[in-house]
Amino acid sequence: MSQTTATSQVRLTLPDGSVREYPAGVTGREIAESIGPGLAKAAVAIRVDGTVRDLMFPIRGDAPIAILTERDRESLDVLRHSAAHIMATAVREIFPTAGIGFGPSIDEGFYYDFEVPRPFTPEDLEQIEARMAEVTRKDYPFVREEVDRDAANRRFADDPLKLERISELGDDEVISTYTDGTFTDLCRGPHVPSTGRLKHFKLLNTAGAYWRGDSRRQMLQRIYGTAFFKKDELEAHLHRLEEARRRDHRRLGRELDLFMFHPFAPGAPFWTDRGTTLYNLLNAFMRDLQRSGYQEIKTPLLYNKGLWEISGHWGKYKENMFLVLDNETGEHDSSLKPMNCPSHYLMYGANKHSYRELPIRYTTYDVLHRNEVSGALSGLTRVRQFQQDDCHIFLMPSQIPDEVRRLTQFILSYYQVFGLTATLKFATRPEVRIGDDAMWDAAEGALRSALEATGLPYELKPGDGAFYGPKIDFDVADSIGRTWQLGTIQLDYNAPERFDLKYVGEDNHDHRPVVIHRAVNGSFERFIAILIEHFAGLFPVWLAPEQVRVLPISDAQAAAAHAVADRMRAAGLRVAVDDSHETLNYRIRAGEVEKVPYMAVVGQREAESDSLALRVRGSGKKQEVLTVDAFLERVTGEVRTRALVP
RNA sequence: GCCACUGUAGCUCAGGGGUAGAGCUCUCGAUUCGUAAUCGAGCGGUCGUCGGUUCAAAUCCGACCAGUGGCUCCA
Repeated sequence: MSQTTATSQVRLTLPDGSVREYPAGVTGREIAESIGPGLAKAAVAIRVDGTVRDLMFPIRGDAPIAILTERDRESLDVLRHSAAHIMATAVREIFPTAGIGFGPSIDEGFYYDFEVPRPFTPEDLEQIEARMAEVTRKDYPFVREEVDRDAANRRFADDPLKLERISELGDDEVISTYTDGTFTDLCRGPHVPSTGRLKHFKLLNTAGAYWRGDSRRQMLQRIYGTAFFKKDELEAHLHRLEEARRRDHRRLGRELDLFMFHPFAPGAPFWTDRGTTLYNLLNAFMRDLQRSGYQEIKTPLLYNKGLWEISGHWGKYKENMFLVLDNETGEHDSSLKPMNCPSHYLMYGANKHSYRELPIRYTTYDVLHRNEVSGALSGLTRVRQFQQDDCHIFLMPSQIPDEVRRLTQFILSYYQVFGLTATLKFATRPEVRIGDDAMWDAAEGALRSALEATGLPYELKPGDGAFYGPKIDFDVADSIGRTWQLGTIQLDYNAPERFDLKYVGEDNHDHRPVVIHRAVNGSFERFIAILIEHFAGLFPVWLAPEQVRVLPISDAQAAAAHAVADRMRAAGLRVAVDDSHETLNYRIRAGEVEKVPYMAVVGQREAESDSLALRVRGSGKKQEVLTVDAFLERVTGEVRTRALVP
């Protein structure tokens, strides 16, 4: 901020382009009040020259400004950061010796890390939440002070975490503190004007968290919470959390009898008949899409370490590999493969290739093993054994734009089949990288032009690429708005060097191909988890392990029901007959609970007219009677087109 | 891996220093039913594993195993 005298004026440009003059040092609150009492009341913070500040911040130079109200997303971050402070205020009142770590706002709320002698209990959380409500009732102002280093050190003398943070601040950085009521924190801000602005909040859970995220440092106790300006927004958020719990694939996987886990094989799913059906359907679909232009190959699961030394895994990835003892050497000098790429390079390298053959696309569904640390395992989303829909493409640099365009369209159209929408992330050269700038210019240029050819918006992530090349990541949003990173297209200039891969060019000389790593599902395991939660277990008929359940009304129609089921099977449908000695209501309920898409009820009337009474999953009493042939035509059509029904 | 929490019948869960409970599932019997749970009976558990304390442990303590939440979105 430029040096100004108290009497000088600042020229501030409002969002509508108008310019207003104020005395230097004017605050956001004063500006809002000068514009109107309504705005003064609604104001949460102010954006000055692109930076969000609180309403007490003195403005000492000309700048574009915008008063932020509850309608601005930045305001929510400010509110949540303040909520974190209010939580710390409550914690300090209840546990006066608690050390104070970091307390930022995050995408869906906020957290604060505390150093306390014992972890927080659920009862503590209730007490803290109640105390927070008191703090908001008292409506303490958030008071900002700027202090020098010595004053800061004195002020936080009893809090080693804060002292460590102060010591890291550069000499040119302003050290500020914020006080609300009984609590003062080292903080950059900004904050809402007073604690009373926080009205709708909820503490959610506690967890251990390393100080500075470093597993060698002490474990702090983190409390997560969330906050909103409006009550209905908080309720909607809590409802979404509940909905996510309801859809949890671990729960649905058991209820729908798809897979299980056993302590003897942690992180490795057991697939039931139904789960295997689903798995195989997805695999068959992917095979179908890759029928032409791809070469499906299978490579060994177990390799001598020599391969991993060439690939670099032995140095950088050994901790994640399952090593295998060689009985002859007595050494753990081989490993189950954690990735397919090196074995694909061996296959490529085993033959001489002409430029006329390129691109060569190897695809593999082999089983991979990665020794994830025990604490990282979670249902199907983080496992130790899985299969990818892996593909490695060997091509000439000149072929990159076409190939990337093809792949991008392929991946997007694949997600569309499931009703998933993707956003693209373009990750460019990281600081630590191999290859010269010309190579990176070419690679990034090729990727970018391919991206723009799709006409889709994409997000730029500078510096987020792999060390061996830039990449496109596909973030997919499911039906309740959560995003998952699924597909990836990565250019790799390093592997061909390490494995000395070549092709013979038009000039009859050897050249280096480029490798593209491509995955669409990521892993089948994780993709199935996402599909289960996306569909809440209500799979479209083409994916449902059991597509139709035939219910005879009484024993008298059992034979007719089996005959109908046989015709359905002959038409390629997956069918079961429930002729158990239970009431029809009981069997209907069972079918609904098990989320079978179609139930075909066969009574006397239907048996005599070669028809069935169709009950569509989820539509209750609205049934329709149609002939068996009409049913087969309709449902086989839905399966063939992979329709998202019922 | 680290921290916290959890582990009781196939599932969901109650109980809690003195010989283990419910509902559903399952089995059997009766019922033969027109769109979300028919009635009755029965089977089913070394209370995650191992060790310790105690006259006595599912219950208290410890270790281990597994699961769950989390482990920088930087004052």
